[in-house]
Amino acid sequence: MADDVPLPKQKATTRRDVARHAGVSVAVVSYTLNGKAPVAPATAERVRRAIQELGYIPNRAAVALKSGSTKALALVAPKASDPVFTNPFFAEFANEVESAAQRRGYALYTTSAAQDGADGVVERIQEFAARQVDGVLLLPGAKPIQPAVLDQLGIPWLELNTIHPQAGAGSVGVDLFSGAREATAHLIEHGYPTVAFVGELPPEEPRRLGWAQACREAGLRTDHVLQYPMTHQGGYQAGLELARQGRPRAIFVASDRMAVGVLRALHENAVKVPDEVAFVSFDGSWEGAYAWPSISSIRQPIELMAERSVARLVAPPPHTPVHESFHGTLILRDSCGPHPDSRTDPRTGP
Amino acid sequence: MADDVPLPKQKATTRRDVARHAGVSVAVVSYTLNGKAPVAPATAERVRRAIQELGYIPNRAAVALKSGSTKALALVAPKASDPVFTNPFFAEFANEVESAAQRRGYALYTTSAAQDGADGVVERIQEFAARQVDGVLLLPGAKPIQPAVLDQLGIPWLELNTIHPQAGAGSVGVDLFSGAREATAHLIEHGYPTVAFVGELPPEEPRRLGWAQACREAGLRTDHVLQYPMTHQGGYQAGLELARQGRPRAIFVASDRMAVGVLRALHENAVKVPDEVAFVSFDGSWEGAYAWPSISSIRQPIELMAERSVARLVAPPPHTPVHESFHGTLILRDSCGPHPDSRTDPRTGP
DNA sequence: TTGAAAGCGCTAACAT
DNA sequence: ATGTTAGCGCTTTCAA
Repeated sequence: MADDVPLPKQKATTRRDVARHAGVSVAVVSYTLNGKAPVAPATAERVRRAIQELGYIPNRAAVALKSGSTKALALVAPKASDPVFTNPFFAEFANEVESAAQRRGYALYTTSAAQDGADGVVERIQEFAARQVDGVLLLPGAKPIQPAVLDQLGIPWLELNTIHPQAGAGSVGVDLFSGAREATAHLIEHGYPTVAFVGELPPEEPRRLGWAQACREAGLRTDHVLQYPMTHQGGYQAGLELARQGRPRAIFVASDRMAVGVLRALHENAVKVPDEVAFVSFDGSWEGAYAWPSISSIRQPIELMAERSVARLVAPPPHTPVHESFHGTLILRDSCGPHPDSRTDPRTGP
Repeated sequence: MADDVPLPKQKATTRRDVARHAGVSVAVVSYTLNGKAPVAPATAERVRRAIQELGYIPNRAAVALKSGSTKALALVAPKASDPVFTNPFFAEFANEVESAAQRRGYALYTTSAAQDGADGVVERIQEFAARQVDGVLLLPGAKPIQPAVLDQLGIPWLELNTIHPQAGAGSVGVDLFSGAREATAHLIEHGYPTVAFVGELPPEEPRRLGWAQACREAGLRTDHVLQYPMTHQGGYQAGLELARQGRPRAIFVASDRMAVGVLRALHENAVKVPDEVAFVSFDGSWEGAYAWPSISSIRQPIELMAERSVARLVAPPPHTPVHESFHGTLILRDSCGPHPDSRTDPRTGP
């Protein structure tokens, strides 16, 4: 491995050592390091040299104890059947959150929490409260969060990628309604006479509302809903059903994850996409970019949302428990059918 | 948001408060909490009630300062062009590492580090050293790690998913040679007369060696190597080349990431898989399970490796800088061609 | 411009 | 079985 510090049992160098080495008091070392008080240039130089020579690294646990802040954030994701960080969309999110945090000098803990039972979200957050993190970011799981119980922990928190903004809960999310509506409207523009909805979402969920709205505006029926879990496997099941029966000409799929499963099932049953079934899905992760055919999707502005979440969390209190909504953009690829406009793939896509 | 602790400026309850509330000394509170000394049942009960009533959460920064250990680990990934946690294989790894850590009461920081320059690996590890983490897990980037400079930081570290075990560096990884050899041998069993290699890997890299070995054993040529970056895009380029010219009947692709890109390019050029080009790749992430056709691959025992890495890191010193190798298993799916044996997908697969 | 010292919340040796 | 207390490494007030 890689331990065996030169001398076994050797203690780490502390501020005292540096002070002694530089012939100053510990206060001066602090001053030079933090610039909270003027230090004579010559002195500062001596201190810096001492730090260099001794390989001194400040102990942030001590700073945390003194200041009450660790300059750390925690990202808590639900432990789903489909492991969440294994979902490219969430992985991207985590990635961007970490970057945003790092830019501000914050470190990021990541963890997954059971939906209920012993290792639940609250227990996990409590753990991070104990660790004196400065804020917690929550990826929503199956059951909605109780703002009151989280507030009790006395630590700022924010819900990421929220589906249902609640009173008392600060959150950041994409505008699901508009996104779904735009996706569906686009399908309708293609001239498809029916657009079904795929996803295990209740009627009042914004994506369903947006889909229904677009259908209604065009005079299409809004009763064709395929309810399956929001996973690869769920999408696969939906695709199987689609392959069997009087199928809609087009579908709006509530997530890229599902869409990939749908595609798979359709392929297995030799149903042509987009020739027999066309679709647009939601999220715009790279998962859809390399699928065959590539999947048109509403791209969530992940970087923006991550940036904003972190900014809110590290801002000085008071924080206001508002919901911030971001606009998703339609990325045209192949699954929705041939389109006169040019196709775009923002990242690297073929 | 979710701050506004009841009274503004209200300080968190400390061990003193609990002690006062329960009518005991702070030591007794510690004893009840940590069980390092006997406590009368009745007293313990009073203390526990006080903790309950006050909603007391121990301050781990203080514990860390006192004990020198934060019970935290850090996972450092290279900041690649292809964002690393966006790679399902690494995402799964991170996920399992976090689980293993959590099981032991350790928290996990995750971060990405630039390959060089200001925000490099060493700087990042230094940051975590300052944070008093108990160990660091490194996902290898382009440039090999210098064990000496990491050791200087005085913090245990381990390289995950290593390609080149080095002297002085503790590491954990899959047996790339055997895996590649098995994959290639399987292709050869299918009767394919040529098996090319796809991946930007030098001749002495174990996967290339394994592939070459299998070819040699069967009397096949070993000079057909397509060197492209180990990304989706790289795979796509390789696939384009494959589609153009005198193509091999089969290929071994060095990672699932690339394989997905290869598949895409082949589709675009109407090259049939596995009928015209068959392949097996490496990693066995879910990425290949829902591809069309699904991708046969050498599955890395991610959970096992994660578990082992964490176990090593949290074990009491001295640590030995050895390399531990784990065996990958061939997952038969569709990309290698019709096979008499049953096909398996360990997770959920269609 | 610099130094002395209190104290952040906790653990553990020592005393009772 | 319980209490007292020193001290972990740092910041910061106050005094020099």
